[in-house]
Amino acid sequence: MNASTRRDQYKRELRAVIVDAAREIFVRDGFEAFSMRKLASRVECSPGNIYLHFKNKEELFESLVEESFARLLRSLSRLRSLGMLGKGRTSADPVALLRKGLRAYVDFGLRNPNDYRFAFLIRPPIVKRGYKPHPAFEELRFMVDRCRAEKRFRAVDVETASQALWAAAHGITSLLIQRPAFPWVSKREVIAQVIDGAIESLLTVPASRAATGVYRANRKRHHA
Amino acid sequence: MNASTRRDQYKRELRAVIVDAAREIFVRDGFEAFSMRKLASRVECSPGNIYLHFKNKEELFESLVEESFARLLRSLSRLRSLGMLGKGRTSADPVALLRKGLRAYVDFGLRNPNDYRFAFLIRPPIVKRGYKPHPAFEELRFMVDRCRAEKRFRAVDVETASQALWAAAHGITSLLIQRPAFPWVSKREVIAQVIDGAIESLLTVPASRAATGVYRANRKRHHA
Amino acid sequence: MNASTRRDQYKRELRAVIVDAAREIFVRDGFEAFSMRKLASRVECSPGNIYLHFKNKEELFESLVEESFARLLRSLSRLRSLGMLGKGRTSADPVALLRKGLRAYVDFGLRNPNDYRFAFLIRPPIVKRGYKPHPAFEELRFMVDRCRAEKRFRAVDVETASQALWAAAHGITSLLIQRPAFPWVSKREVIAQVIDGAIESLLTVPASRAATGVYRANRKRHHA
Amino acid sequence: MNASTRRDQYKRELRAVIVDAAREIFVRDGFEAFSMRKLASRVECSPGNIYLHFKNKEELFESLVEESFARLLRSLSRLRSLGMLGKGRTSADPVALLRKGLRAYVDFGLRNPNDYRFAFLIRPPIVKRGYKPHPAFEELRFMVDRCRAEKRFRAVDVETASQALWAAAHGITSLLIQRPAFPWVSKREVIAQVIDGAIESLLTVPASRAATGVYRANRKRHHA
DNA sequence: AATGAATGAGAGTTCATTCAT
DNA sequence: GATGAATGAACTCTCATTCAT
Repeated sequence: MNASTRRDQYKRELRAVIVDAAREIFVRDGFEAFSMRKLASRVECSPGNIYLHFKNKEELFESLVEESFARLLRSLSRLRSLGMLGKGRTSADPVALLRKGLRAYVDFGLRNPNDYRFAFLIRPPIVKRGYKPHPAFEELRFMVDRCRAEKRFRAVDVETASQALWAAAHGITSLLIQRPAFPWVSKREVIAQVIDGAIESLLTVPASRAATGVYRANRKRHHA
Repeated sequence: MNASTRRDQYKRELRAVIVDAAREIFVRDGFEAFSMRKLASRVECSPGNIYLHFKNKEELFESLVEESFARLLRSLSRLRSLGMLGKGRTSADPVALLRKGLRAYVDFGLRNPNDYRFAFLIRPPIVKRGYKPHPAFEELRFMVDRCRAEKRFRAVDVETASQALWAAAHGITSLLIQRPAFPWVSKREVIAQVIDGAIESLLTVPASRAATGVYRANRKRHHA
Repeated sequence: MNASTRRDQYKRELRAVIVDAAREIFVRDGFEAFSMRKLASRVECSPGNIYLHFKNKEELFESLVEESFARLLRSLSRLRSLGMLGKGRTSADPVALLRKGLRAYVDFGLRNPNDYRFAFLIRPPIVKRGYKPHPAFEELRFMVDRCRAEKRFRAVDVETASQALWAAAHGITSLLIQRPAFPWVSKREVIAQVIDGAIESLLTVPASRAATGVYRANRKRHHA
Repeated sequence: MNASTRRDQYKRELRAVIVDAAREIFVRDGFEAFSMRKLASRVECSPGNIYLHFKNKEELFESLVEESFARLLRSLSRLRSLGMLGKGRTSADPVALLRKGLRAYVDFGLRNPNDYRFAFLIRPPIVKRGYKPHPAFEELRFMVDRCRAEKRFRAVDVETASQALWAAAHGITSLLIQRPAFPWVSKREVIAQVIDGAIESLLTVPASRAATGVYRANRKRHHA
């Protein structure tokens, strides 16, 4: 029993090592250069060994995608709990929280571009029946719903608003990741404009007329 | 003369066949899994034959990208000329024109998803020095600038605004293309929300308080 | 342990088979016309299998070159140790030893034409910085130096003399190997003439006037 | 008739252009990189056109070999006529003439390394029955014979001596061409040593005791 | 459980050569 | 006579995967 447990533990560890190495290879060599052989030699195990943990390359890849999604979710969940526990006034403000959430989303992408690539950019997901939004999206919808519930948002369809917000956030995130050579004015500026713009049109009282958040404040400083 | 012309004609035709097949395979399999051999056997010619038309895989791909960009540009240019000639009041309104432009952008992507894929999704562009925004982007900036010049936009940095608008439009376009299985509320609704939202925050007089354009009207009709 | 040993043994054997076949093909077809596929099909294994033993064609070739050089060196080293241990009067005579050395060089080439081809004929070596003479050449220089030290050679530059002697020996060796159809008078005669001639001009007391060594004696016997 | 002659002339010219280009490609890109296609595009004609002048690559190559041999012969023949016409005392001396001949041989190789490569190094000649020495070799034998006839050489077998002299000359020529990175003391020195050494042992009166030629004089200057 | 040899397929690319035009 | 499109075979090399050990 004990022995078997220990073995299981080892196996789990090895799996983690493999996954990490796979990710690294993707990062270093680019997705095209990834190969099971390179992976094996990086982990210093036999090619066959990989196949004891993953049925094939496909499955390994999907596992990386899932992990990346999980990390995104974890990153956003921290925000939510923050908001729910009401630590500090700002966080308690549902709009501010939403803004923070979207900002966290973009930041996650910029700080973990490879996770974001795995999750959204590398390969279109295999279309399957009964496709449900990812929990991370539900996170977002939840925030939007609170804004609406607290009358901070106009009478807007929560689902539509959530999807639009996600689209905007995804747009700037993916472009910043995939087109780093584009002459971006200022990443911060553009991100702020995208997020604030998307939120503003949903507000009962337009935020652009009042001072709202860090971003807008910054922007004012720069361009007023 | 005649013979050579016929031969040239044939060559051009073959090239077109190759290009079409290549497009399909690239979209279906992605850049890596695309192979010159697959292409050849699809076109029912020898692998070497392809190389009489394109130096190599890279060049073939880039040629497709350029072609797709050119189509996007052509599609948007039609809009611009419309606006400049001032045909009708609606088009003369720079904000309405901008809205139309962004809508045209998204529509182009949805109607020509493969072109959009080549232009933006299949492979991140090779980073090169002296990277300049594509003329299609300048089209957008031009429209934004007109809004600002005619005091329809707040004193906002034109470049920042343009980049943010592009990001929003790209976000919804790419998601709709790449995640068709996502339970979108309504493509039209979401597109409208994304575009109008992005524009609204830039306006001198917030559009959300007034009836503005076709989009919003539509939205009202659906969800009011 | 046993199993692994057996596997290793098998691998070594396969490598040897590959090496042998490669040698034959390189000699027969030349470097360019040699192909990994030909080699694989000759050895009756998959092309990929070759790559488990050698990184690529270049490395395989270089490995053969080195092996051939090593054999040449081993062959000549035997001579040297003979001379140094002073077994018998003849060997102690530095000029006789040198003659023997050059003869051994030529003989090696004629007896192992493939080795000689790999070492010198199939492909000019890749030019690299810090190129140093091969130990086999230093063997030769050492012998020449002894002749000079024991005043058997005129006050001649040892390096120049060594290089000239090598050139002469290489000349006859390579011609005999590569032009077997040439109407050679007598291989032995020509070899003797080349070597003795090259040595003689370096001697303090010209050998051609006195009876000198085995070679000349041999020659006399044949043609007097 | 006239027209046909003109056409023939043109054809001959084109052939020459092809041959020259082929040689150049070999020089520039190395033998391995030579290809009929590159040749055609260099000459700015169609691939098929080459085949109107040469049956195939093989034949083209052989033609280059022959041309190189012809050039070598022409180069040496100049020497011979010089000697026979007895222009000046030095040339009339058969030994001096032979020395000059061998030197000319080596010089030709060093000045036209590609010709020498084609003639002797690139590919061993196809062995055929009734192989006869090349006229260039007969040139050499003729010179040696004169030395013997005029009692300047000991009673030596002319054929053997000629072959040995050729071997020595070829040895230094080929090594200097193919191993340019070898730390040669001084090309001139080594060449002189090889040639003079090979000749000296054949002389009735040993040359090493007397001042003989330019080479030896040079050598003395350097190393006395 | 783990190895690593082995395979068969396939990649991109280039080639000598042919042949309808 | 000359073109250039076309082919089919060849190249080096890498891959995902399997399987006897």
